[in-house]
Amino acid sequence: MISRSRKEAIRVVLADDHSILRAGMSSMLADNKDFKVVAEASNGKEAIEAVVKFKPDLLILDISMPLMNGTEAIRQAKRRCRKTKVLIMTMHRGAEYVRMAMQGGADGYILKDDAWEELATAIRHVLKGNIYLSPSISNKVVSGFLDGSASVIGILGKLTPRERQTLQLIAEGMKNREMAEFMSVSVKTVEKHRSNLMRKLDLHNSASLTAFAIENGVVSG
Amino acid sequence: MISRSRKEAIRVVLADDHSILRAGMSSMLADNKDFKVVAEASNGKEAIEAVVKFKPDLLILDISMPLMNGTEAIRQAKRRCRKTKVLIMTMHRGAEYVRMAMQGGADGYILKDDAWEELATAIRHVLKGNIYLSPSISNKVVSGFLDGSASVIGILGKLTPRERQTLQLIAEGMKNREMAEFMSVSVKTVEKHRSNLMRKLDLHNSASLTAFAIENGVVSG
DNA sequence: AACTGCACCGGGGTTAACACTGTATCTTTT
DNA sequence: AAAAGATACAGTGTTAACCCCGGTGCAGTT
Repeated sequence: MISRSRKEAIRVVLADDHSILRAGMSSMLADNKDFKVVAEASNGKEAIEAVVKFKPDLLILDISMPLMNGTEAIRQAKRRCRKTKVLIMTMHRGAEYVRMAMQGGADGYILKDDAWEELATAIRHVLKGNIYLSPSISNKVVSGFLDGSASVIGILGKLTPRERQTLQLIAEGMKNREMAEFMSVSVKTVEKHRSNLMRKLDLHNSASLTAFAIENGVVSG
Repeated sequence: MISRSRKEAIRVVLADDHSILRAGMSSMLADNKDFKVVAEASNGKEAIEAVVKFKPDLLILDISMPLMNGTEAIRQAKRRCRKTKVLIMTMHRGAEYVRMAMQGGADGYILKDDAWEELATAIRHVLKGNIYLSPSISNKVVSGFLDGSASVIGILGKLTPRERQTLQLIAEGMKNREMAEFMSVSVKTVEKHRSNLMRKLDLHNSASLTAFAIENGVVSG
């Protein structure tokens, strides 16, 4: 199915919060000797840790995950290991998702309801260094990248990485102390991020922040 | 993994709009000789057609699919082939989804981020004729079915009118004092409602309450 | 080199949220 | 009539959220 010249198997990290999907994909990839799944991850944080540890050839990543959303995970992965290709595999076909992913540095973007062969095609392309977008994604979306390159990243782009992370964790129900521990900073710093978030978004309590996060796809909802 | 006494393989229809997930699950189920995937479906309509045609022992079904919603698909499947057990496998953990599925006649309900073993356990239970709900689903939700059996309005039905109102106002970003003024009661009373809400829903901050409210349609989102 | 902007971190103090206990009235259920 | 639950309110105390302030380090400007 995927013919390659090199002898070594393609080392893959598989990141998706749906455990059953990971199990299935691992099973299928294992059938093909070209691949070796070196690690699985159920959230963005685990995914980054796996990338740092294993320096894989390919990271297959969903963008809606807890603890660290995909957009941030793409950025981190690309920064920590330049050679790792990032292929987004998600249910979201919306323009916003595609744009955020590609701007984050993804090498490919396919949909979970694409056929298995589509995944194979995408993998082939991104490993060769090309950018690949699933044909299932409307042409409107694709052309949007070409000309509208300098377009607005949305209000989320106004936030710093730390602020986006804080927003996500708040929406997932974490308290400041829990976030502080998770992010390895003091509670005071978390409070600062929270405060900046509220000022930038003109929202003034965590309930509103949570609603905003869900509406804007920072958390899966 | 799944030991059975009967000789014939368990005939399965797999319905999910994510093609890649189907491919993976088929691969895994194929590794186990107890199973035979007789048909796949990418929406509710196809799923029903497959059930009618193959009369399978088991239908594994996602409830969020295009063309026909899951609730209707469950009803149809149960009506067209009584012996077919219906196992819901979905990403939605919201109480409303679980309730609709079970009221539609589903035999089991698990989450996609459950482990593969959870799927195996669920299959074993439903084939024996039992109802199975994933432990990942909050106990609050589960108990809602057991005692509220006859007129289960879902977990929201467990809340009093005042509590539902309070929940909505919280999710809309109101503070206790604002709610008190709006509802023409004291702040203390609002705090009481809030406290009762958190106890009943097993949530302990307004961010979580807001996420719950949006998930369960208390606010438009 | 000095300046500017920004992300990130943190302290002190105020306000609000949250937990627990108790009281009282009213309605519904049994 | 008794039991149970919804609603309303109060006191006390702890914890977390929120607001205003300053400091560090790093980038790009001038």
